[in-house]
Amino acid sequence: MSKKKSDKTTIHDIAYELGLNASTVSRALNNNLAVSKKTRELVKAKALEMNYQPNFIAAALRRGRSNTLGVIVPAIDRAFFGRVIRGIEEEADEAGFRVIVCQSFDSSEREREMVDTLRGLQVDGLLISIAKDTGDNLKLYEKLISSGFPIQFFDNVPTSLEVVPAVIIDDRQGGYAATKHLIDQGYKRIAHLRGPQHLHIYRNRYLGYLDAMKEAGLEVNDDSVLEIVSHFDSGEEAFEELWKRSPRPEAIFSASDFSAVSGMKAARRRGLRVPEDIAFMGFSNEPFNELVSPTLSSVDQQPITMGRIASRRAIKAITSKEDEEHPNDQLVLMPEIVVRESSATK
Amino acid sequence: MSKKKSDKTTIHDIAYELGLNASTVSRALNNNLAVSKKTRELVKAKALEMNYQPNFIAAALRRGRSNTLGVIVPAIDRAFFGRVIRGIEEEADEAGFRVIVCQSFDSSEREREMVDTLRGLQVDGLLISIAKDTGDNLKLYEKLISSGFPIQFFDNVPTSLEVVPAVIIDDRQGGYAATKHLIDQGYKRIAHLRGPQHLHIYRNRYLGYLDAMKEAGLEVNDDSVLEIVSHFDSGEEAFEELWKRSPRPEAIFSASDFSAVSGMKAARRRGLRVPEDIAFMGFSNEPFNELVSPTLSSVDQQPITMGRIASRRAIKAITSKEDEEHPNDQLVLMPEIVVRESSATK
DNA sequence: CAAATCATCGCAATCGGTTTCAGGCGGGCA
DNA sequence: TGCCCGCCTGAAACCGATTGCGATGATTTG
Repeated sequence: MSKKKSDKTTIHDIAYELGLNASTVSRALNNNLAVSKKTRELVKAKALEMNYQPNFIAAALRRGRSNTLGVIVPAIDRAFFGRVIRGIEEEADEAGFRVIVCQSFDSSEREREMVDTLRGLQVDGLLISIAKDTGDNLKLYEKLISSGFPIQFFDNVPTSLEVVPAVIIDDRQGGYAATKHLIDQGYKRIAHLRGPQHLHIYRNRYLGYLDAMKEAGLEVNDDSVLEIVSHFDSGEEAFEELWKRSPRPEAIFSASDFSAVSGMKAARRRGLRVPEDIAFMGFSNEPFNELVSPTLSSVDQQPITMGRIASRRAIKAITSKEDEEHPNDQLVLMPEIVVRESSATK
Repeated sequence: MSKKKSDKTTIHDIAYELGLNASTVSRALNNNLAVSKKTRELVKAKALEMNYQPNFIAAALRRGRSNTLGVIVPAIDRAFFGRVIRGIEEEADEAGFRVIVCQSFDSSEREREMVDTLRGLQVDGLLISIAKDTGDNLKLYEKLISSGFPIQFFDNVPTSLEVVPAVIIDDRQGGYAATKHLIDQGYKRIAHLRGPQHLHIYRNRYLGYLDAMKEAGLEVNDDSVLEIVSHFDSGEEAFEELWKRSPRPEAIFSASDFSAVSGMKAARRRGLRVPEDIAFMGFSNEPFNELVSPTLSSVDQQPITMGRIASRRAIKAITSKEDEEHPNDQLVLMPEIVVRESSATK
């Protein structure tokens, strides 16, 4: 019979069934005290019976609030972002917010499209870790920020702009702590595999390395540092290159876990023992660090905390709106080193 | 001056500026041939000038189509799902569909909430890999399917139901191929670390193992098989347990890469050489398989292909609607083994 | 007993586009 | 000249929920 347009039931349908008006139904479902308790329960029961599903986008359209957060990350299959997103969702959940996640695939072009898409979807706020090549199309973000749109950057944030609301970790401190740890373990000739220096996260890790070396009065010369480009194989090549130099390093601090692991592989292929002959320290605390052997020491970036905080700040900006300007402050998290077999001498 | 309510510009605003009607503007922006070329260009220019951003949800509300796909996975920080999602997005992009991703965290309760949320957001279709403990609340899905709502399951799909539209891989074939590979390499005493048998994916991998062993006339007894529960450490314990038995295995096929890796670790701690003394084969082809040493052979589940196909099928179901029933067919992908150091004798 | 106060609920506008229907206008053709 | 037709645009309904305002009847107050 009614197999035809079973379609969705709306508040009008249930209003009709009950001889009420849609507005009353709406109020009842929202627990509005202006409608009698009896009616409220009646409506709710009927809604359940008719398998009513509220149409969020209709409500969002009317209210101008969707209770939704948009998130843009370079790629969700990177462990770090996966965990950040988990943090974001946890916090959003508690506040009754939904989360939509998009990937920029590290393309600023696509990143812009995603911003438009999400805004078109009427998200109430945006959480973004910008693409690696996003360097110039920041006008978009300037506009958004100055228009008062709630936006929070995290991890990789625009630096060429004035201060933007963001939560980041102190990469320099991370680089410092990692190097300091190696020094404390007794290593003196410590090499650094650094990432592309136009990305401030890698630059800061490098600076932290320099800080620690200088503080300990250890020498750093051109032979101590090597720049790597891609993630995977380059660690092996980098190790071979470093090994050719003299004096040979006793420890290697890599700005990436990936190259640290492949570096270790190259070292072991040469019959070296880790950490007795050479120690390794990575950065990011990837999950696989516990799977490789020896397990790899690293610097944890507190992704879940980062997500939670960014989320909380965005939600606060949304719900408090209209107050005086929200300060474009940056929150800086402190990374924590995680010591494992690859660098533990005792 | 106008710093007050800069708010969003709507088609009404741009219609007003041009002395036109909103309906004309709408048509122009949609490239409707019914409006003259001149007007179309005029409108588009003005829209650009006024920085117009279409309100997708308003359009979706009116059309009943949001051009959006909802995806629910247990956790996006699992490499496999990350890649599936990538496939889904690629395909959706090409068809002009958006994708929003939610996580069930392997809770069927939360999974249900996500379904409601996404439907409230008016997604046009749903792609789901069900939570591990989703076993009984399938009524929801039965309803959805029979109501004609486009839905596609992938990877972990409900089995207690009749046939549901899904794209899965042939785990049994995967288990078979993996075991066959070890046999072809010359190993005879092959043990299997199997996963929880109430999950059909693990059950099928086990059956595939049996198939290959039987086909080759190799013996399988209670000592050949061990069941593991959690991912990480259990591989080491499992290996030790297997090693106590006699005869000792020459090769181990694990239903999970995680336990394979930790199993290898335990083997090497005992001074065994891999694959000379004992070979290892995992399942899922996790990215870290290339990072560990020796690199781990595994079975690739074709996540990107799976995502693309599921996406394409969902979109097809959406756009073709109204036709005769869409068959609830299952598409079965063939896994591919990836041979690496841990099992390559030659 | 009349006036005022509540408690409940309906009416209608609204959010921003989309779409149906109708109509104005100019040109072609008989 | 008259009629038909096609091109282009406007008016208005509509999608589903929210909400300000007003109406109703009941209850309380003076």
